Amino acid sequence: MPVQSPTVGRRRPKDRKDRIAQVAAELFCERGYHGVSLEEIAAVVGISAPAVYRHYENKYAILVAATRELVAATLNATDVVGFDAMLDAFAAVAVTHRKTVGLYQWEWRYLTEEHRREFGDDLGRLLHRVAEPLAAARPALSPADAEALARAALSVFGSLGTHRAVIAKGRAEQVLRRAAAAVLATEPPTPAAVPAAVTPPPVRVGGRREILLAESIRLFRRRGYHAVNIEDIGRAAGINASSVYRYFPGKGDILAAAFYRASERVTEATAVALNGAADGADALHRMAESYVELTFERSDLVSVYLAENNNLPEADRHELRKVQRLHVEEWVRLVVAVRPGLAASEARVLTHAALNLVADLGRWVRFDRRTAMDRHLVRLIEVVLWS
Amino acid sequence: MPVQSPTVGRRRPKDRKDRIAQVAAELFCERGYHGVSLEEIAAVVGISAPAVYRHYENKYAILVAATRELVAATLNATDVVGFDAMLDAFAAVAVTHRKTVGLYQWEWRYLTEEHRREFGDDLGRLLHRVAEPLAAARPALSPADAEALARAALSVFGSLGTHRAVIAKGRAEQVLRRAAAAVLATEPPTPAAVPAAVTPPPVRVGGRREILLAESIRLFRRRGYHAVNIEDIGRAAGINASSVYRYFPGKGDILAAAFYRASERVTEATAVALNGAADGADALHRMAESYVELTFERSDLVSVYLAENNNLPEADRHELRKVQRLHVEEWVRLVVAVRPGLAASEARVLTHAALNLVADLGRWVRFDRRTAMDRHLVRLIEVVLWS
DNA sequence: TGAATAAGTTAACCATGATTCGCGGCCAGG
DNA sequence: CCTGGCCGCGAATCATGGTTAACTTATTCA
Repeated sequence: MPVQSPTVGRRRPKDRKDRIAQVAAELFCERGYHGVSLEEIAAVVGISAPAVYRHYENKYAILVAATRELVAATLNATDVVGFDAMLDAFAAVAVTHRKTVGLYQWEWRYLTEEHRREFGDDLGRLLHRVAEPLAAARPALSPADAEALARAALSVFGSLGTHRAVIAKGRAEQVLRRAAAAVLATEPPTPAAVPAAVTPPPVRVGGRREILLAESIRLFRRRGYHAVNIEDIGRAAGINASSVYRYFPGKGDILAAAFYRASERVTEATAVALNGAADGADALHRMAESYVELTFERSDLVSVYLAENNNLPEADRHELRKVQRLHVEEWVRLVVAVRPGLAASEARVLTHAALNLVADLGRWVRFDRRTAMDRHLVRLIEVVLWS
Repeated sequence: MPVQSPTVGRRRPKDRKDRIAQVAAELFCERGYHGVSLEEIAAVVGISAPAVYRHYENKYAILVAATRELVAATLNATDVVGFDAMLDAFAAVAVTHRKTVGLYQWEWRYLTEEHRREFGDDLGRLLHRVAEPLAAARPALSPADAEALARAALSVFGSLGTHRAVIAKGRAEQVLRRAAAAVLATEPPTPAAVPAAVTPPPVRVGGRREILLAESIRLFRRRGYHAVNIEDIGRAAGINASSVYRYFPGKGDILAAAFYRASERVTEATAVALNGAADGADALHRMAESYVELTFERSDLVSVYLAENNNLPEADRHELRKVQRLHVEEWVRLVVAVRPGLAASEARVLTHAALNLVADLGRWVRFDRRTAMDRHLVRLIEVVLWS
């Protein structure tokens, strides 16, 4: 276990700085940048909060360092010869850094424009590491397509950080490896001839409460729950901050309302999809279709649903997590039914990979290419689940 | 008493914002910007510290507002017709705003470059209000000379904020009024033909401790005691912050050491001056000469001595204040001896005015005009004390 | 009169600054 | 030779302060 270092018993170890970043990275992934206090980080490390300032200029600097460290570790570990070896390395990194890989997923939102650019560049480098040999191996792929597939593959690897489903490390490595390979073997998205009549930005105006909820969801998605305050929400809805409390008992309840809304939509979509399914494979296909559609139709809502699981008020957390888990288990049930040889734990990892992939690529794709991506994502889901 | 407002008994009065600035101004003058916490200001006002943020963006904004308010009040009160009436108005402002007039003296150091410029402009406006009619009344004066005399007059008015000598308001007003008038009637500084061989910056290098003390004094003078931290001091002396404690038990003790040093110099100069004096008037003259010389020779030291009286550790404060008071009393003794009709309280106010004048103009004058100002200041001291 | 706003409060949290502690290097004296 | 104190430093702590955010209460206004 190279990650943990024996700080107990020794006074003032030399790796304090790295250790702080390590601890912070894990905590940030667990509860989000704003959900972790400096004092907590320090406590885990075994020092007082102000002592952290001997090593980092401020809290933000820790986030930057942690992000850099993860990126460097990934870049370093995957700097190997051979395409297969590289994919192995990616899988291995995902597994060993499972607790911190979430930084790739959400926490970059809190980076400065400057650091976001830096991070984006490094991410692009990782992407090219996959896309380039892929393009070489499949000359039919356009560079953009190769990159899109590479992005999907990285999303598969990154998915391990988004959940805590129990699985042996070796197994996880193999499963992710296979899924990523399958993704990379998929046909690229075929651009739709017609730009398709996408539903214009829904200007749904309900009551004040509904407006508040909608605006909150949009803000939560863009900046993250903790970075949005009641004043922002009020302003977005055109009222004073204190008036928000006329409609919601507290900030947490707004998030909870969003989650209930999201879980309703998801279960509804699931039910509709399963209703007229001919067999297991058909059910999976319809599930994929409806899930992708939901993701595009209500992208803000789904993003928040996936990102802000922590931050939920304790009271609602359990129930909502249960619903989320049930949704995943619905997929798992279908997958194991269709692939009898597959262990449930593996199916679970694959499901998370598939769902994560939809979220990541859905966020990435430009709106005018939506319908093309739509069909592509359905295919990718199936490819992952059957891998 | 228009300044105080009856906040007691009423809930949520309308003048909260002004009241905060008012309270803050007084506290800032009493103990310095950094010596006053927001919580303290809030407590005096009768609210909690965070509530202050409903009225001001941050602590600094209060300083700016307080400064602006004082300047505006002064500009407003002295916007009258007639030179004599205007001087009366200045005296009245000094008396009524005695507790906050110290903002003019020291606290502008903590202003941003931008606000310092704004403050400087307003100060210049006040200056012109005196200088212009003065130049009209005394055509022999060059514009620069008129401005210098006006500055001296304002310094006289401002001196009331630098001490707490007890005196009836009406008396103080008269005394200041007369002193300022006397200053304005003085001959301007005659520029010395020879730039005079000023002593080059004294590169006195003693032990580490001596270097530390010297650098601390220089820093304290430039930025103020609270704005200088141990690290700055250490860096200026070329050692690590923690090493400072090898030479001084604490930060306060450095300031105390500076004060002991200053009081030694002052009493020494006083003793030398009084030693060979022929009579009272001669003694006063020699006192003035030696004090002015000291101010120029050790300008940093004297500035700190005058500015950082608060901030002294409780232990040394009393003794050092006593020495300072004794020094003033030495002047007062001489003045009343020479002018039997003058009350001691008035002599005290005049002495403070004279000393403050030296500090202000000494700080203002460019180095190349030093010798001219030298003689001029001696004359001004005498003019004030004899007014 | 009731909804909306202004102005408060409490409880964090990040950050700073003064101060302490222990270690290591250097140098004089036994 | 080695040894003890002086020095210097890095790393820690404690106390405190400014600031923010969620939530509440008083006041205003249509």
